[in-house]
Amino acid sequence: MELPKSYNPSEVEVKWYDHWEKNKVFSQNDSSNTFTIMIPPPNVTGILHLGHVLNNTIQDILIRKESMMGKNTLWLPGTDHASIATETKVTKKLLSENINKKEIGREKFIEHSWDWTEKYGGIIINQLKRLGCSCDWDRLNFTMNKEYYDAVIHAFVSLYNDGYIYKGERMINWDPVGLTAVSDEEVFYKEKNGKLWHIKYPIKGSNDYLIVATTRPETMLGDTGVAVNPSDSRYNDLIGKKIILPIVNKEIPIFSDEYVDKDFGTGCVKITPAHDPNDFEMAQRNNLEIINIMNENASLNENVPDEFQNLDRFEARKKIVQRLEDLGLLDKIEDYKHKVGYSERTDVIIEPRISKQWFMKMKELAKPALKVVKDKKIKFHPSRWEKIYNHWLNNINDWCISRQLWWGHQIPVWYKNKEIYCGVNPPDGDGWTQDEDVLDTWFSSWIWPLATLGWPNKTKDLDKFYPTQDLVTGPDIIFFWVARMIMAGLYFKKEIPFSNVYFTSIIRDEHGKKMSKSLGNSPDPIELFEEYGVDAVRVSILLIAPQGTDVLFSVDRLEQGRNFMNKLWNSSRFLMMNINDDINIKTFEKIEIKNLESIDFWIISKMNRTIDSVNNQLSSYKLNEAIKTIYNFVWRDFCDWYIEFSKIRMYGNNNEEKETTLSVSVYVLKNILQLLHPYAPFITEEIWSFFKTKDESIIVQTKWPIVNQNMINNEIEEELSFVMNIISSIRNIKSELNISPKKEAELICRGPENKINIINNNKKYFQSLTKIKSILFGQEINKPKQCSTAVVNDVEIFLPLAGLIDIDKEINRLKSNIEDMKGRMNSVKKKIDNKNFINRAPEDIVKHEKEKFSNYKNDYDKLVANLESLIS
RNA sequence: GGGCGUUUAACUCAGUUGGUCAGAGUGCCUCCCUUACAAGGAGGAAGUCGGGAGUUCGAAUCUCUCAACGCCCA
Repeated sequence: MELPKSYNPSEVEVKWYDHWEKNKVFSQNDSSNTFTIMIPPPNVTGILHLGHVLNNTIQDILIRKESMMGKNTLWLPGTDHASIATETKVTKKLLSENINKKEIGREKFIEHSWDWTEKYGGIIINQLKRLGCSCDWDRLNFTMNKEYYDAVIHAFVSLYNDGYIYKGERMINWDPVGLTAVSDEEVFYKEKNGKLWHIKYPIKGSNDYLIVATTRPETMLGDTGVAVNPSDSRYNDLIGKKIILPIVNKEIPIFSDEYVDKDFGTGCVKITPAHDPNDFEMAQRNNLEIINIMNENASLNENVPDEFQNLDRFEARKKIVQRLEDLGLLDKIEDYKHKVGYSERTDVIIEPRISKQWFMKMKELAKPALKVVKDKKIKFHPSRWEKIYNHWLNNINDWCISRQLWWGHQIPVWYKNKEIYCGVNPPDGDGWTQDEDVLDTWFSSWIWPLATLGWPNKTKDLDKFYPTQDLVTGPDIIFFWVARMIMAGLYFKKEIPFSNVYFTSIIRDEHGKKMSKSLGNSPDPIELFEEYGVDAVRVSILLIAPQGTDVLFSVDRLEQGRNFMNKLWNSSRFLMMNINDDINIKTFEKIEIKNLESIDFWIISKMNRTIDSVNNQLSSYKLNEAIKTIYNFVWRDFCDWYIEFSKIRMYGNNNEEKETTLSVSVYVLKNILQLLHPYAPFITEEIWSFFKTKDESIIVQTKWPIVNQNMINNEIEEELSFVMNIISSIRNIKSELNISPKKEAELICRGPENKINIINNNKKYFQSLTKIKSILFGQEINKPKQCSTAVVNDVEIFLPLAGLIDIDKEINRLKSNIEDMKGRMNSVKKKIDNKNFINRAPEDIVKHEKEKFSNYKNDYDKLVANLESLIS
């Protein structure tokens, strides 16, 4: 059997995913010892982006690892109906067919939305499969499924009955394009270069005027007062007087309110209660009239003078400014930088608006949610997100949950004259009409861990899988989703929904900009899969995903992962090439210890150390550290050193030696494949299939490697590290003196007995890795003339290179080595010459530093002596 | 305005409870197509750890302060 010359990702990926799916290896039925993750449901009609790739790869790693560690894992997949996003798309599509949403009516529109969902709904699911996700697809859920819909309605009704939900007229964030209310969390703020208009407001019965500063002059048409701070002596005598509101020519009061900032602008503030949240509150405190001057689409309505009616808010602004200027009431215009709220969905400027909406009281729900995080029942990784979570929950406001949309869960409230009814089913009798609004999408996804398991029914699934274990999500939805799921879990089930929350990095482009379709800086993951292979993309993205900060992604950075996969493939291929019919690969238990050499013990020691580190890193959610640990072990220890060392035995004539080293190699490789499998499921499954014994299962169903502490051997690691240092020195000499690596040289080593013994034990390895034709060593051996020198851990290395070496180059080389050693020596010397250090530092540290000094000194003296003998 | 972060090599980042003249990947320089791998191998150069002060025998690491940048909230 032989591995193909190069790895063909797409073929292998399809083959194995098919195999896994057909054999239902991701399905979960066992009831005990479960480990569950609920997928953050992507938008049902969305497509995969790099954020999904990172997020879902992390979940897949956790699930595959736990599964190999013996847990009965469940990764439950699903999608989200994305109310406003889907509705916007469907409306646009209908419009392009000259169909008007309002004309066809609610029912027909929802039919169209379902068509749309069915048409595009499968795409992202297939993309997740392509990524290798080990979800239990039989449990695929959707927030608009019948059972899920009912659960959402049930949640509303019980909260309503418990008094948490109310309808109220409040200032809300209005999206004038989406024509719906949105929650505070759906507004994002952009810094804009705007203007600050200073307007003169004439005082009644006087020739004087007050100057008010505003960023939104058009709202003056809805002004119903002017406020000053009560302690502002400049305006004390004006309180209680009236302003003649320009253009509108109506009288409005001057009043005082603590809220007014004396230092902002002139210290006078115009009050537009219907179009600013702060003004609204001041109006309520001071009994001001509230005049709504805008239509739903943010054009001016019938409450303004005729000439401004039906003008868009920005058109109106221009016209107002012009009029004020004509009237001589414009004092000045300043440039002004301020933050403006935009709708997350439609990217238009949010218009604060008074509106009747449904709200949920949050303060009580927040309390237990704060407690479970404080008590570490739910842990955040990285933990600093706790602070942000606490801050938000401590200052939480009521949640506006109604949306003026059709695609979603219609509010289960019916009206008949002045009667109101809320219930899971419609009320009896005629004449009832249901509330038109639907619920915020997050009101459906906040019960995701419950409803996907059958809640509110008492199901077996709920018993088995709730609470779940881990949640993996982006920090951008910590308030939208994570905090609310915790509140929902505690409220409805009296139990936390999960124990650990892993917050992923946010993926940005190489310049640190957020990825977005409009910027065109968001590569299509599927194209990347095709070019680099899925495993390479998964591995690369985890190699570059730091803990807790953003990832700067660029396509070049996928090369590291691809090269690593290539290295893994080729080293496996190399081993397989050397396994022929005469070779009997033994399992580790059957390998005879007496046949093992130092390098075998060394690689086995390193391997166990690696497994140990990876275990620790994975259990503390340091997934990027774990992959780096594996990467270094595979490339540096296994490929660069062990395989190179093993070639002597592999190419030799002794079949038993060959068998031993190949058995060790295969043993190590198989452990590597298992450690790597959660990160790179496809290639590891493929290579495993070449190396597995008849009794072994496919890799996804194997058990995670167990650390053998007895095989971790510091002594052998130090010994081999010494051998490697000598090899590196010889290579360095040849390279720096421009001597071809192929040139065979003699090696002479002089040093203390223990070191000489190590050299003796490993002498054949020097020859193969450095092209040495002979080797001499001893404690009292003479230094030859005309040779290059190095000192490695108390041992002098001589390479007699008569006629080959350039004396000047060698002198320079030695001098730079001496300088280097001198630097080390001096830095230690400073410490041990310091009486305070000797007296106050712990004994073992002092001892250690003194030893270091004597070692450096020793090597330094030898280097100097060798330099002198070269010069003389 | 409030909160949370970040600042270490040209770039992207590690650096555990303070204790090996500071590490990795990429890039750069030199050499090598040596039969696993040029998506590779060998060697090398490169950093006043953002500035300043303090604690300590000892600070990239702890404290204070200043600065720059980023994110979140109002």
